[in-house]
Amino acid sequence: MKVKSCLAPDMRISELARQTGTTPRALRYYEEQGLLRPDRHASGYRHYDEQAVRVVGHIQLLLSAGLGTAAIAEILPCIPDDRTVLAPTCPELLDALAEERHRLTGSIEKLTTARAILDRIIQGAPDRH
DNA sequence: CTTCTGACA
DNA sequence: TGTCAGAA
Repeated sequence: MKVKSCLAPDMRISELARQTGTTPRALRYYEEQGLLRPDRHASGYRHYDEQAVRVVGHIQLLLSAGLGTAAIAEILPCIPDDRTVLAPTCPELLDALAEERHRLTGSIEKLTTARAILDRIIQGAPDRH
């Protein structure tokens, strides 16, 4: 039995943008990247359902974690759109996250090295008495 | 009034 | 990503 019948079925792009703290521009962009597939009405307007709010939330979370739209497009289908929290539900998702984590580890190492170099230069600056 | 697409002094 | 144009 469905206990999901809420009152907020379909909304237009500006509404979804408001509810997700983004802009219509970004939502159209997500769609271009294959992250969203809203249905169209005769008017040509995009229509989103409540689930879209969570999906967009997942997209934003993944984006802020550093994943690219391409990666997100691949793993998004692994996530049941009715999930409130994002958890690894399939091997593909886990792999993508592990990969991104690995990339971050590499970036952190480079940044740490860069900072160490700057520290040495700063320390070695002239007239330091 | 709102959204759509395409484009970028 | 913002923003503007021209159309619906």
